[in-house]
Amino acid sequence: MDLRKTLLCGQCFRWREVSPGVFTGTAAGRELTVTQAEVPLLAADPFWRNYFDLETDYAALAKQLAKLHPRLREAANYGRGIHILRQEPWEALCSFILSQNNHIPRIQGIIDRLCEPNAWGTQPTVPTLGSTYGLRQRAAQRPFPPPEVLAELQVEDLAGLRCGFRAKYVLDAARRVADGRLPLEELREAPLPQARAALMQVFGVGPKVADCTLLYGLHRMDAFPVDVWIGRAMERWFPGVQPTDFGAAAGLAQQYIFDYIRSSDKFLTK
DNA sequence: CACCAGGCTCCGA
DNA sequence: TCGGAGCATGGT
Repeated sequence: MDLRKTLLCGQCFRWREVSPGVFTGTAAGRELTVTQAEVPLLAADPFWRNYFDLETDYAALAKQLAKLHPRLREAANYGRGIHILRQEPWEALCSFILSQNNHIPRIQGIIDRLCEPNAWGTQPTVPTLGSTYGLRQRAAQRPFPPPEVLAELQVEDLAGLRCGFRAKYVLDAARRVADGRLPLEELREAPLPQARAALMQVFGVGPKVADCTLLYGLHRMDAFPVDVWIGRAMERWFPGVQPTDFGAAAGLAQQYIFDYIRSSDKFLTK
């Protein structure tokens, strides 16, 4: 696993490179500071081993994708080392709602403000962490606010976020998750089309945000967000390749392709 | 000053 | 079903 690529490729918004090679971030109420050299320590810790998806054979998935098209092989090579994190579903949904028509630095800023201590009465969720396996971790000082907390707020309360028109979307999502109309955990098992449709019930959630939530929040590796923003250009850039060809590696393909496109002088211009 | 950002809703063909 | 404007905000 390549720590920098994995944490900064745009699949999550709460990790920073605080100094060269040193990454600090938060997941599920835990805060961690880690370097590439310390990745083996992550494998010893049950929580982080799961979060970084260290038990999945990404090389095998990449090899499978590489066979589909030369350009995809190039993209997979470029993205080698990226793991799809197992983020919390609610945080992922909320994050990708905030990501729409927005760019990464500003998304990070909005999410920072959303998680500010005591902004909505949020508190560290893991008071003690027990064994740390030599890892520099502690309870998160700025945990992600749970849906139950946000569900009680009004759009005016979110004015400080400066997230614009997205505020009403976040609140609708929070209320639906909090009152059970949107049972996120159940979407792990649901057939992909149903899971997508369930997410798109939320005001402000379209196909792209829905698929990103499925992939990054529920680790549905069969979800394929790239289908949305490449759309019909699939045939143009990856002739002969159908979205169904990606199979269980669809999500990974999306991440590879996105990163590759972003790096390669935007060869997929509209 | 335009133009755009890991889109979506709404509206009018 | 499809296309295009508008959307809040901030960076370039």
